Amino acid sequence: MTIKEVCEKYDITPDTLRYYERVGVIPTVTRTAGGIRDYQETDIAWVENAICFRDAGMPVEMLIEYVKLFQEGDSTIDARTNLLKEARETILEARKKYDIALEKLDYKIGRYEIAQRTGVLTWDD
Amino acid sequence: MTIKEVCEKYDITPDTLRYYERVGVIPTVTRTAGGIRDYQETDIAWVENAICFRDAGMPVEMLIEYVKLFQEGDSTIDARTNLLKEARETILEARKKYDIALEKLDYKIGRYEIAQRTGVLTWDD
DNA sequence: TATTGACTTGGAGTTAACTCCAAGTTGTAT
DNA sequence: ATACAACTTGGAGTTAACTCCAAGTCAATA
Repeated sequence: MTIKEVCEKYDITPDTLRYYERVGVIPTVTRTAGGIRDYQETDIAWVENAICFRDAGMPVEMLIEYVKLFQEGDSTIDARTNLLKEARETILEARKKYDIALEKLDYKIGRYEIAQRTGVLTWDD
Repeated sequence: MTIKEVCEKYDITPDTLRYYERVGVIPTVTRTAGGIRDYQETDIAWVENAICFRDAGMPVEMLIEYVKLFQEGDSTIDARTNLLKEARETILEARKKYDIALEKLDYKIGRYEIAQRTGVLTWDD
């Protein structure tokens, strides 16, 4: 799969994909004889994971660390598990904040809808 | 309430609070005769909202827009309601991504825990 | 009332995560 | 075989959201 195809599949730019590879968010991608990126199943799985975790606000630094540990082999399984568990906690906490914001938004939207019907506003934020 | 007290209450720096005020994420804060910030109930409500929505990934630009509309008065109620509804959709979508990442993480953590017990790894990402 | 620490402003600097660019290479369609 | 679009790399530039700084002001205390 060419870089363009992967970009279309995941709605991402080639620059971002190359950047991810350059800094180590994903391991080095398979190349053709001429040196052009030719994404294999495994490469694509790494891309998909990277995008998924970035979308959940996981910092690039953390993804780089995971790839680094992965490449060091089986001796880093504990470290990798810990890293994933830490990421899990961080994402859970962030999601809690999203829930709180949603509650606040729903409350405000509700107030505005009452104001629109009655023509009376009764608050100051 | 002094800037320091507000900072402690919300675990945020004075620089961030002053920045929010400067760019319009919150309206101008009440001052003492000497020009020092003295946060009132309303000021604090704005701060709390700003932090809450920023924590949910809402861009500063959007908060500025809301404050601007608010200050323009009752004629912007529709616009404000629309802005809040748009924010709601954005946050809902972002939260969906967090859920997907959590699923992926749980799956990976589960695999690692099996590997730790059996000593066998059977995948490549 | 003098010192000391916290506050003020406007503006410059930093950080994370891209995003763009120039100069050169590859590969496909005439 | 030649054009020409798409690819390559290393490095520079951009953007959002802070974060820091300098020079000056305010206020509580000895």
